[in-house]
Amino acid sequence: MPELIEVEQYRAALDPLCGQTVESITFSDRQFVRPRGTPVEVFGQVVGNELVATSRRGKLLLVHISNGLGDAFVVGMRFGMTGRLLIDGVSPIENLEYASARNDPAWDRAVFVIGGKRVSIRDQRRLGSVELDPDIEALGVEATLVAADQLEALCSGRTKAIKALLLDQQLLAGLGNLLADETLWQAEIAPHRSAGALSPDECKTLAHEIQTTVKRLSTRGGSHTGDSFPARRAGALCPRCTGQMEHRTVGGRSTWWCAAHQR
DNA sequence: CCGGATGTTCACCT
DNA sequence: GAGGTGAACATCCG
Repeated sequence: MPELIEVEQYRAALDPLCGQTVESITFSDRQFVRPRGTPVEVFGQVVGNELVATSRRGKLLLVHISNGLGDAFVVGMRFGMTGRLLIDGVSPIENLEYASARNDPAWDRAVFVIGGKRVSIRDQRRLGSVELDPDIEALGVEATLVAADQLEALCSGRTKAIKALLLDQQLLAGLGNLLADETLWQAEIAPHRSAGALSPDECKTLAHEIQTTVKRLSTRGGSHTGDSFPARRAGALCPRCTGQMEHRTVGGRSTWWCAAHQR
């Protein structure tokens, strides 16, 4: 499920645990610790300290931990394609889109006990990860905050497809495949257009649609609640203009758009 | 059996 | 360096 909307819900669910002590951190899957090759033992130094804050950058959930004596740690959580955050076995997100109908506790790849609560990352496909002190600066502009002139600067001089740019976390952090398609659909821009070919007006529209789309879908409950989402299937017609929906890989991801109104 | 799935990373080209 | 492609990761679903 996780694009920035879902990760923000996870963050909000975790936030009430601020002030509590991190009592243990365990992994059922060593590979869940990143970067690859990092020993699980590095998390030993974190245990016994206090969760002081939660934050988020794009799809990266950040858990700030301190012992009040100058030692500060940041634990980064990534949720991959099917990762969910559960607190005492309950997820803030119940509506699973692509995850299995099953909900197997064996998929808890990482488990944190914080203030007596069991916080786990339940991830069927194991594409999520946990990283101590992740490089936050490697991520681009937070998508929910991108201004028109910032987006214009990102697009300027780039030949890659605008959708590929929207998905490039080093440039713009937070949008995933569904949000990128929905945003372009709302902005009436074709996903395969070269980013550098967008006019200043189009950049302005797109930046605006990023903001409004994220807000609207957050209210509705997830990245899969976009107006164009039901049309992500073969033979579908555009819900806005009844044009034919097109399907192709753009930026390495499955992409759907309306051939009639997205130009 | 095969293809595809809200993600990231890496190798390998051009 | 920019950008594209494909594979890999691991698992389930249609």
